Amino acid sequence: MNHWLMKSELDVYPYAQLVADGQTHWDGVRNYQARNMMRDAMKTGDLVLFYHSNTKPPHVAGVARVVRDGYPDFTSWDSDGKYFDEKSTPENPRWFMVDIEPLKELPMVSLHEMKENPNLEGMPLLQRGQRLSVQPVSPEHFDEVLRMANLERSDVA
DNA sequence: GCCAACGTTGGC
DNA sequence: GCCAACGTTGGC
Repeated sequence: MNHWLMKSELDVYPYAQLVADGQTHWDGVRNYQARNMMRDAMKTGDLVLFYHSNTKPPHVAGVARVVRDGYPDFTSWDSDGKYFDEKSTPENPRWFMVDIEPLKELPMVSLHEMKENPNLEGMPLLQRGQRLSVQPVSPEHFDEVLRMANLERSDVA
């Protein structure tokens, strides 16, 4: 099983909205590295740290689970939608997404706290200049973030 | 294939 | 609002 971190702007799609929706497709990602991870590496059952960006403080807000492997992001075909890409077609899709469901809301784990924690050294989120909206997380770092929320793996999955 | 211009991300 | 980082675009 792999572990991931997905960013969402708090005022665009907060964790509470995922809870309200029950599950969602992670559409609109238009970055090739993030696409490749969703298309090739993210699998049903993988665990996801759900991160709120563009808020004070930025923080991990919950744990989610992948419930559908990567498949074409159909919003890229909608010429009226904001995610339209004329170079993406059903025959030759350019963009991919996964479906996720909420598992457990966490007490806020702030970016600042994470930067202060030596056990998270090397985590991609904490690297200078990183801006990928989908990132891999090692199992050790995943567990450490849970620990910072006073939880352990058996509490979430 | 290079690289300057430009746009976006996202913390601060 | 600023700006560093970095991805994309397009002329050459």
